[in-house]
Amino acid sequence: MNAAKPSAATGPQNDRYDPASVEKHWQASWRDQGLDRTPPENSGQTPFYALSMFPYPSGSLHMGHVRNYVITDVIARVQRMRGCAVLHPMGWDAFGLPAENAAIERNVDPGEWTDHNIDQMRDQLNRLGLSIDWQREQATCHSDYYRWTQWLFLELFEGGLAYRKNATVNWDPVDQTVLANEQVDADGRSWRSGALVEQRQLNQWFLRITDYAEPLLNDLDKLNGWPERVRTMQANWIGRSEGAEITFAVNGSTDQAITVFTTRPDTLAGASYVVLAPEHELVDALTTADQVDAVESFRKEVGRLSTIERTSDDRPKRGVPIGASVTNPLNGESLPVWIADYVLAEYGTGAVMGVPAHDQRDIQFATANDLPIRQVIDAEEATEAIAAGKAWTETGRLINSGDFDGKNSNDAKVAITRHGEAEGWATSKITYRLRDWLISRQRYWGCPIPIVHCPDCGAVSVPRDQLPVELPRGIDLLGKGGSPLSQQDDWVNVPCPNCGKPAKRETDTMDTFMCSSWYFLRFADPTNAEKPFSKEAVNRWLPVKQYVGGIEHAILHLLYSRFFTKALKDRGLIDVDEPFERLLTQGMVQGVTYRNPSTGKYIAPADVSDSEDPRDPHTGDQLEVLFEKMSKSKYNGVDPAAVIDRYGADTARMFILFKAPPEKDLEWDDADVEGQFRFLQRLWRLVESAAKTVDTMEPLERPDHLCEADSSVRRALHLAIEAISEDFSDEIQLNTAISELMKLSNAITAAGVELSTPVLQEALSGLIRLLAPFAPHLAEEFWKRLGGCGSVHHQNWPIVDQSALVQDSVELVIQVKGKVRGKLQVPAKADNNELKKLALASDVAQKWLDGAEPRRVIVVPGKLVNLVP
RNA sequence: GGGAGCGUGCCGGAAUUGGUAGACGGACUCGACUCAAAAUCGAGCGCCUUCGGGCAUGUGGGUUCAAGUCCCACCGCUCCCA
Repeated sequence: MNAAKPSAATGPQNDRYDPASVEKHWQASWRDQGLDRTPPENSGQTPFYALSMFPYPSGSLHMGHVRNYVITDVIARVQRMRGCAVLHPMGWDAFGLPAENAAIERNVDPGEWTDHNIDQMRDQLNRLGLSIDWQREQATCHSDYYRWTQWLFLELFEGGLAYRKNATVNWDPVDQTVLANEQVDADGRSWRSGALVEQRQLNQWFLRITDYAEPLLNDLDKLNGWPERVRTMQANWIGRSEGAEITFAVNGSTDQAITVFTTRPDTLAGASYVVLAPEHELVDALTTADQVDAVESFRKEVGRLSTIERTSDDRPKRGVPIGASVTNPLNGESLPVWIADYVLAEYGTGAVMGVPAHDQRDIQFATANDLPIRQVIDAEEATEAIAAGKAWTETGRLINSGDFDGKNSNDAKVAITRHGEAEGWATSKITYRLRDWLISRQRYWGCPIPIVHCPDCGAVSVPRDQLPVELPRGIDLLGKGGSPLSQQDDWVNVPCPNCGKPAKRETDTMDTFMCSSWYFLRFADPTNAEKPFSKEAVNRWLPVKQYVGGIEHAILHLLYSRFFTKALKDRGLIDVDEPFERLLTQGMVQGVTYRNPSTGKYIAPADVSDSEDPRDPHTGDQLEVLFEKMSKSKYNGVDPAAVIDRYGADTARMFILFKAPPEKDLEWDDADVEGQFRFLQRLWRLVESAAKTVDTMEPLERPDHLCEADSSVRRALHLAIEAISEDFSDEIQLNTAISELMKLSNAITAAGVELSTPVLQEALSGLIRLLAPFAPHLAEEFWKRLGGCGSVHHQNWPIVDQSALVQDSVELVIQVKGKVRGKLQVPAKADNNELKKLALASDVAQKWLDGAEPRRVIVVPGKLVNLVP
């Protein structure tokens, strides 16, 4: 290794730990050495791709970011020391509304605003000592990135996976744009603005993610390195359901029919009506003259409701008959046709059969509208339940179903579907809850959709060599009245790439989740000027070995990225079919909040005079003390920069890793930060005093015979190596890894002056290398002070010496009837028989057995003996 | 309503295939050093106790020589889907 040999940050005479000077010194030195570059392809090392979910460049780093990037950084650093070629990049999810809103409110250029924020956040990130290869940095709002987002859009478009259609879509009235289904939460609110989403009919671009419903669902089984929780959430979201489509002929018509989807074809004989979504295309054709007014006014009413309101369980189900009737193909009965709010055009076929006895919504609807309820599935308690207004939705034995009576539900599902298939009125069918992904946004600060609309040729791709379609800069943004791009005449009006006639550019921009659905591929080949990435580069690095980010993307980003990966594989662009091998979803960082339970108001900690007995300074009420996600409105944010200023990045890193396991929520506590700082100071003093005798990090020859202090410290060292290595192999447990570092440091300190120099040297060399991924600056400083050559971050991860773990004697636990009654030092090599003898001869055994022979003796080798009288 | 997860000292959290419950840290108490404080160092720190021990991992059962860990029922909390 030919690295420069910088000297330690401070002289040996300086005995105070000053994180600021240590960290500044080493960050500059590492930058000069290019320490964090990704190794070249011919390095011969195993590739390891460590990735954090890239941030939106808001301009200020918060604790959640710190936690995310520190976790990934520690993993990256350990893998480097283990000899892997590590790719650890960073970028910016840089399109989005905050920039546009800043532009509207303060009349700044969104691009400049964003670039300024990126610079600011990059500086803040660098203060954390993250080993990021900045040469691969990407920002999705820069045209050398988004030209490839456009390129990939065209791939999808030309592959039939992007299309435009008129549909009922979610409209966010605050952000003035449409949203995808995934971006509306369970309460019908926008994921971003929190506004109640409205329904609008608009012509919009969609991606055919539903084509991939099956592989997206099935391949979840392959993702063993993902939390079960995330896999379940995705499976629920995809929502596969197996059933049948059943066609009901319209009475009095020879060619009209209504097709419904049902998961319960076994209940077909129990249908007492058929419901269409109010928006269903057959409604106009089938409504009889006397019902037209009622149908129209009902439709208007429903139009004002959100999907959530329409389908919510605790609302009365409403509807009107449209006058038509259909025939139940199973038993020939005539059934009325209704429209109802609880049936949605977008789901299934937009029509359902109403089987009140066996569907909870149907029974509510039937009761409200006086429709017949007929039980066709029998089971114990079914009849009573139905009589009480509760549908029987479990399986059972069929009744009132003609030839199918007596069959159980599962057999009847198959039998009735087969029968219907033979007669031409049923098809077995699988449907999904997943909808196509709506990617149009009526906003300016996003990636332009590279399409030109020509009156003759329709939607035409912008030719690849004309990419990027650049966002026009320096335009006036008003934030109201449609897409800003549509008002830029000189930008909008272009000749058709196909026929040359006057045409217009698409003025919607893409959902920012498009930009983030492939950034992990670009990092593998960040400067490719010919295409988004080469297959070879992607094959080398992907899938991402360890992905780290927040649980809030369990569906959104993680599902979209999986879809992109699969679609690009099918287009022959890459060979991987899953982007992220292992996923760690880190918990929130919470701060302490003081809330007045009677007013519900939050009180700033600065206004609470006594934290032991917190009181509202205005009312004197006793305050609730809670830990909640850090936010301005709750006055509980902690600024990472302030923590680094005061304690240094190493303390911040160690604290955040030690305080809670990575996937759990973390309660920020200043006293604990202080405690972590004290630990690093103790290490400083330990190294300081060791530096008097240790002047090299090259191994020294150990004496043949080690004193007791020596062997106990060697044992502590190798136990720590074993435990910390273990913490990185299966489940990642960084909090316990740090507690092992503390134990090791305690053991070395306790042994003190009795330690021989070779063992002290070995222990410190090991300790510093184990510390390096967690507190990289301090470890480097220690390494240098104790005479280490090169960077500690280029050293090998320590290896366990099994012989150091061997002990002459071990403590044997003696149990009587499963209860611990005493302990005994025994030779480590004693076999089971000897252990039994030693235990029986012990004072403890004498006392508790009272001289009697135990009925049974259980020996756990090297651990315990249980005597059962 | 369905599914997933969780429940351990004052607090954050540890505990291999079932094998010493409470590692490590914080808070707290006492002591040393100091005129004093901070820092540092040392000791203590689940509950009860007649000092033998007894009871303790949400509650109640069960399996086992042995249960925080496995099984059953229940209670509470969190998340996702309806």
